[in-house]
Amino acid sequence: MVGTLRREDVPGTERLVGWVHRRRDLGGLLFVDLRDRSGVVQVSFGPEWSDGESLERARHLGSEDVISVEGEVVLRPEAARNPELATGDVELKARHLELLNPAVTPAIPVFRGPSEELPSEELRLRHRHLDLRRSELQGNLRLRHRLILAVRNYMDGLGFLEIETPILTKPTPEGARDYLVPSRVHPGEFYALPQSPQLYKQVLMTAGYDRYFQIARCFRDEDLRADRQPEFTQIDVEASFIQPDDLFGWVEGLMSTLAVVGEVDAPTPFPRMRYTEAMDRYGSDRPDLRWELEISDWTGALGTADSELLRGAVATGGRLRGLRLPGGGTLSRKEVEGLEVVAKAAGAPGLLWAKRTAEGGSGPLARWMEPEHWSATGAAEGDLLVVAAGPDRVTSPALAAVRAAVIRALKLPKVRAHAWLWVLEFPLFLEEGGRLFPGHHPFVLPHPEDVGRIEGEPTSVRSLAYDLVYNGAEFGSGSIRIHDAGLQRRVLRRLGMADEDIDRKFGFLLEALASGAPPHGGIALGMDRIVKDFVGAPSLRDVIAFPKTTAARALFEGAPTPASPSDLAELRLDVRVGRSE
RNA sequence: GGGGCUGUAGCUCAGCUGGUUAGAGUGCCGGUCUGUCACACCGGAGGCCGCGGGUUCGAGUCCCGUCAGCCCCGCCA
Repeated sequence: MVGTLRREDVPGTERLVGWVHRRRDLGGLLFVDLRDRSGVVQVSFGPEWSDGESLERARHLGSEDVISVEGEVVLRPEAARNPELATGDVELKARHLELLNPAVTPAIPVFRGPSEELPSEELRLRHRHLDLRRSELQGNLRLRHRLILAVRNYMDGLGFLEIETPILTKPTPEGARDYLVPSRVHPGEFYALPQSPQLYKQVLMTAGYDRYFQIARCFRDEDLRADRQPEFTQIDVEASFIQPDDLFGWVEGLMSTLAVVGEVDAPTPFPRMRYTEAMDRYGSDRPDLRWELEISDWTGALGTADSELLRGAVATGGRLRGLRLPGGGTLSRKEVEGLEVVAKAAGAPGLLWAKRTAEGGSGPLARWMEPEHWSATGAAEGDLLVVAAGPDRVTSPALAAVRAAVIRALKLPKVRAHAWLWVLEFPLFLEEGGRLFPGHHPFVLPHPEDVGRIEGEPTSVRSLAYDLVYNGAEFGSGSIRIHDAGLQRRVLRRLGMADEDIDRKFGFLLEALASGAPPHGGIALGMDRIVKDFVGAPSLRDVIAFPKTTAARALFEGAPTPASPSDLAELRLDVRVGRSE
């Protein structure tokens, strides 16, 4: 291939095919950079070694023309070598050129010079065939391929079977919105695309396939983010007769295998932290431990301050928590107020702050700060304190957002480049508006010590659910599952479902559990995010060949589109648009 | 559903407190050039200023709406 030519190939005759990357016409001499997915090599044309017709054709080559050139591989003159190019010592002296397929002038350039901006995201997606020709994206997709291959080899080595599960499946009763697919055979009835193979893999466990995995496509009809696509790929894993430690060992082994491929560090075992501790120290269930900065609890330290706001927050059951930022005094008032904006955007009513200065202190909080308050927080001269007052459910997200912002603003040094973490014991239930929701999903096994509190104190029940976190991103989420039909029913009832609903929606699962389901558990790892973070891409769109926009459109092929009247008639569907109900 | 940013030549962008003929780089077309590699140099073509409405003597610029892309909140069991 063109990118693999080296001085060892001199002398030799080659016929190379590829795309015209760039052309430099010096008059008598003419150079073409020929590109394929292996790289670029320089092809030279000149009257002494190129036939006349080929030379004339070469003069009119345009970017992205597909050509075939045949000639001698030669060492370039000493002064004309290009150390920036892997093939820079050699070139192909073209005897003959064939134009295999001329290309129209590309709508977006494939070649990009140093310091040239990428075309807009919209155009890159619209002309995806051109964008995908760039070496960055080709490199990303090549790494993705190698990671998937490594997953399959590793899981196979542990005795896991890859088993495919349906894409046309049953709507999920809770959770994300489903993509629905109408049934022609059963008018008015719909399949759903799977949000994950969750129930199928549990059924596979009951069927005795005690080690299952799948590179599984999943679909969720929810609004998108840079790290969320409506269809995405999970490494789905489930195994029987296991404890969390078994799974952690396998996943740590898998991740260090992938890390070698992706050239990142993944020293095992990964540290572990309980959910409550993560929320307490970092305000997040997926803390980014590349930085050490932690949240402090100053309820005792500042609760005595003569401030109505502070005392009020404590009196109503809240806490005073904040961050001590050594050297944060260098931030301007405007920058600190920017942190307050961040806190408000994350849902906090406000953010108090004080700088400790030689004269005492400055900032809205400073007037309440007596010497004992300063010392109780450990603030030294030049430090900045930011404090959020209120219930943890409000202050945690705010302080997590402020922590991230302040790390950026102060350019705090990383203490490690790759931070892996298991977060354990997620709550089984979350409460919102007086209603209970599953913390993870309704099939998670309650912590054995907490089962007795399911009815009485549901929000205090821990679960055997765990997340794998890398650099503050959720890489995977899993749990030990309920294998007892009675306990499963108990949990579903506690979530507010009536028995007939349970039987209708989950009857097949309960029946399977009751028919000899082994204890089992598993995890689902986000393949796209793994690739994204390993290559350092800013968006999932850079590691998916044909991604959707934030509005879930496919710009290249133009999906979705209205269905034709005949299709709708066959499906017996009526469409009403432009009417909001 | 909400908030923010962006939309000007094929592409990347500039365009001031509203002012008369909308610019640059690159790409494209033509020309010169035998060692270039973001080749260089000379010349040329290329514009629904996203779309619709409004304010104004006058709108790329201000206002309202709308569409598209991106980022965030909600949402994502």
